[in-house]
Amino acid sequence: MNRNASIHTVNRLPKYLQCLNELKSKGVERVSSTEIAELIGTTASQVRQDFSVFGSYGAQGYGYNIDLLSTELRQIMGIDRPHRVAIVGVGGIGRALLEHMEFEKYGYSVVAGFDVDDTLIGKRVNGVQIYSVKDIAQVLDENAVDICILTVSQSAAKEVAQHLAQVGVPAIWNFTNEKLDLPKETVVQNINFQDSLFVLTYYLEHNSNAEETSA
Amino acid sequence: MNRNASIHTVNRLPKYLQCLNELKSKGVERVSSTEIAELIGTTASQVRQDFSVFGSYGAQGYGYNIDLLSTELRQIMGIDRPHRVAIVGVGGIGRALLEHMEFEKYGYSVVAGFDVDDTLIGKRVNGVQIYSVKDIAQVLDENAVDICILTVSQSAAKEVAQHLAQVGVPAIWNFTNEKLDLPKETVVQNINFQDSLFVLTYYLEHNSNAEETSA
DNA sequence: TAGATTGTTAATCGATTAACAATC
DNA sequence: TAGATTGTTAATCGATTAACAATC
Repeated sequence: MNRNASIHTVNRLPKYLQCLNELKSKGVERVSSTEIAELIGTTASQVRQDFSVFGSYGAQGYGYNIDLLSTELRQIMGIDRPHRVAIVGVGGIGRALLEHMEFEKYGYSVVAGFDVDDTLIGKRVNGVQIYSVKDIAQVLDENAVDICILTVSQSAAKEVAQHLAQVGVPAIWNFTNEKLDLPKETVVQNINFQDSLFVLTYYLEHNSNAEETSA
Repeated sequence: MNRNASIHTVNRLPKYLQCLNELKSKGVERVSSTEIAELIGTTASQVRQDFSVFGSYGAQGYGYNIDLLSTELRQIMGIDRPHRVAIVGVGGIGRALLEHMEFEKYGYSVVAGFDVDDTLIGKRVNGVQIYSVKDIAQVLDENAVDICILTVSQSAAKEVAQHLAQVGVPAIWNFTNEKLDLPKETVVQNINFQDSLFVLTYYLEHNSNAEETSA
């Protein structure tokens, strides 16, 4: 099991977890693949197929124990372990993410921020110490992180990302609309607002929906 | 042609356009499917297959004229026409989007903002007049929009979205991590930060990349 | 036990890739 | 003309759906 979950399966994992969380908060204890499928808008067959990539978490005639399954899913996604994060670019979007995302809730500690703005460097934003981007190598050397959130300007994106990869940052969460050319060992997840808006516009103009690709 | 482009094809359209824009800014005039493929990381076959859903824009032995093709793509996506946008929720993320996205550049006019915060209502944020969410129906009735950007709190998301659909908003760009249950005629594009972070974490922990699903 | 529901194998469907005739 | 490259048809590959034996 596990060897190679398709990207489609991986993209659905967070949906499964979220749906289990909701059920749990309603006090539900068990759930069937059919119920999960209805809640996230897929088929029972696909739900079972997805889970089966990683193992067997259900029981015939019963379904899935919600606590058990959500523990397993968290483990599969790796969000049961703590992660250290730095935010590179503390402008509007960077700051909004710091405010808005409940990083601590899911075990992500934001341990440093970087910016080019002298009026920010040395200060704290949302409790996060801000350093100069010039000091990235040094700060991250003393204080390794798993993930860098890339929220710099589009013009700086490629160069900064390259630098991050070079100093050994394993994963980059890219909010710039830029395609980053990084060594293949660097894990990248892109959130591209512009592409998303254009796709929305396409479906608006062709007025037929398609309910996106997550993100 | 056109009838039914797959969601995969539609998701690639913005990539094609962006790549053409870059070539154009370098003064390049023509391009082959092979070159496009290399630039966006796919195959020449797929590029031609994608275009062929909508028509024939190239010439044998020559390739594609960049100006012509990008005009066609803009038309296909509908971004050659002006669009009217409202932003619902002017907190951190909403405000960051207003600052950061070059809406006007692509023909999107942000004509109104809505919030629950009394200290914002009646003011302007980034040049956009802010109204009370209570006045959504009235304001949008006098001033129809094509797209609402949903950047309200997660707890308000479902209800506000329902209301927007009810007053006839054709498309919602959803930045809340909530799954919106909307009538199927409402076009939705989701940007789900949490899902994206979890998928990133998955690939980080399984250290093998997959270079996302756009978004 | 009877009913429900899993995990998995097989069938179908759709998307990507390969190949090539047409032709600029 | 010879070389390049399209648009499209056919072949392959992969993902989703259906079916069902196993069993709680």
